[in-house]
Amino acid sequence: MKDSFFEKVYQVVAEIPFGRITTYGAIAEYLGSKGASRMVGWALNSTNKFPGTLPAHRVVNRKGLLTGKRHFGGTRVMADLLQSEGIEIKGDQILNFKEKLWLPEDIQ
DNA sequence: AATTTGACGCGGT
DNA sequence: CACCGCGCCAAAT
Repeated sequence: MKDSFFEKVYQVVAEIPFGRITTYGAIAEYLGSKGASRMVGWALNSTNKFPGTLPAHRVVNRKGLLTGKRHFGGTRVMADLLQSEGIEIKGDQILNFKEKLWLPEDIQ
């Protein structure tokens, strides 16, 4: 374990329950660096190098918008995955976002 | 060692 | 609705 920011992000993302989602900001805050949500997104960028390792599609921005879908090789992949998990999506917006939201502090 | 970058957040114009 | 600037901070170059 490197305990690096990335590692922590990986851990948190890996704990996101099926059918739930969380936000960059929530993760950043949980990691003790509130406001450093950019780091989270960046960390997830590295995540792309480990396909299938993390459910990065369950991480969206604070509005529930799939802002990172473009990093999934296609613009519909992310939404598709989420919908497969029972999450309704309209455009880039997750419906019932608030209800599906999961926070690191609620970790299993 | 310094600068750039980034899948964000938020208020302002 | 579009665009802008600021804050935030670690990793990559």
